[in-house]
Amino acid sequence: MHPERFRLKAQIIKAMAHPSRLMILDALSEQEMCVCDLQKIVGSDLSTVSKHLSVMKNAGLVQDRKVGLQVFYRLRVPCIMQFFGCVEEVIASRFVSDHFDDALQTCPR
Amino acid sequence: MHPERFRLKAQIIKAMAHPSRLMILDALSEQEMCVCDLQKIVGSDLSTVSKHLSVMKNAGLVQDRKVGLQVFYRLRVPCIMQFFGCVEEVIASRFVSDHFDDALQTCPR
DNA sequence: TGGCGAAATGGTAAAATAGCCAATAATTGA
DNA sequence: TCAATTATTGGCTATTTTACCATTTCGCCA
Repeated sequence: MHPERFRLKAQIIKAMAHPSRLMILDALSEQEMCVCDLQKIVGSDLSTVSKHLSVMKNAGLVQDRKVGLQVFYRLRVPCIMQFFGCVEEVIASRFVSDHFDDALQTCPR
Repeated sequence: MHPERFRLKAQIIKAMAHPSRLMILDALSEQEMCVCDLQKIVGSDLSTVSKHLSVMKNAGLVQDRKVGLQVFYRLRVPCIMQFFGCVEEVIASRFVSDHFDDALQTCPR
């Protein structure tokens, strides 16, 4: 695969790799929301939330729509939510068997 | 959802959010590989590759196994590879219709 | 048309990340 | 047991990211 492709993919993944941004994506998976709604959920400064949204929009994760004074954001590609299930699987597997092989060798009860 | 949960998920996602690390995951999806193999693929210093692997191991993405002098790494949770398909979808959708609504309004040819 | 509210942008300081080199471990084999 | 090989760790610097505050922009309506 072309190196530039990896750079592109990393950019998109990086755009989700932040607790607040995951919180935002999670909220948007339920319904479209304005920046002010999202600010209440995330709890940081409005400008901070706006910048998070800008990064995600730039990456192609979300889409916006202006209505009067407000800007409403929504998810652009639904499949990213399925992915989070896989992330849960990673978390689960960490608890189940950290260093499984090692454990078998040193603790074979 | 609990804030700590978002932090955990972000840690895992962040562990993939780098071109070299994606390159590594891609290679490991084919087969188990030692650090020296991965270094040839990635092209940076061996210590750099080792640190990338350490981050991903810590996140639960990969698992290692020592054989003599070499350490072999492999994927721990296969589902992350499916996700990359979704990332491709994001990339594709960016080319198809960036700011689709705006485009309709300002450039209706 | 002046002021108000929502959002974006600029500026900046603090924190996190990345990458290289050097040094250290660990293991093999001569 | 010493030298060679593979990997990890420490130290350091440069870069990137984050978050806040202040400022600006944009649209609404009194």
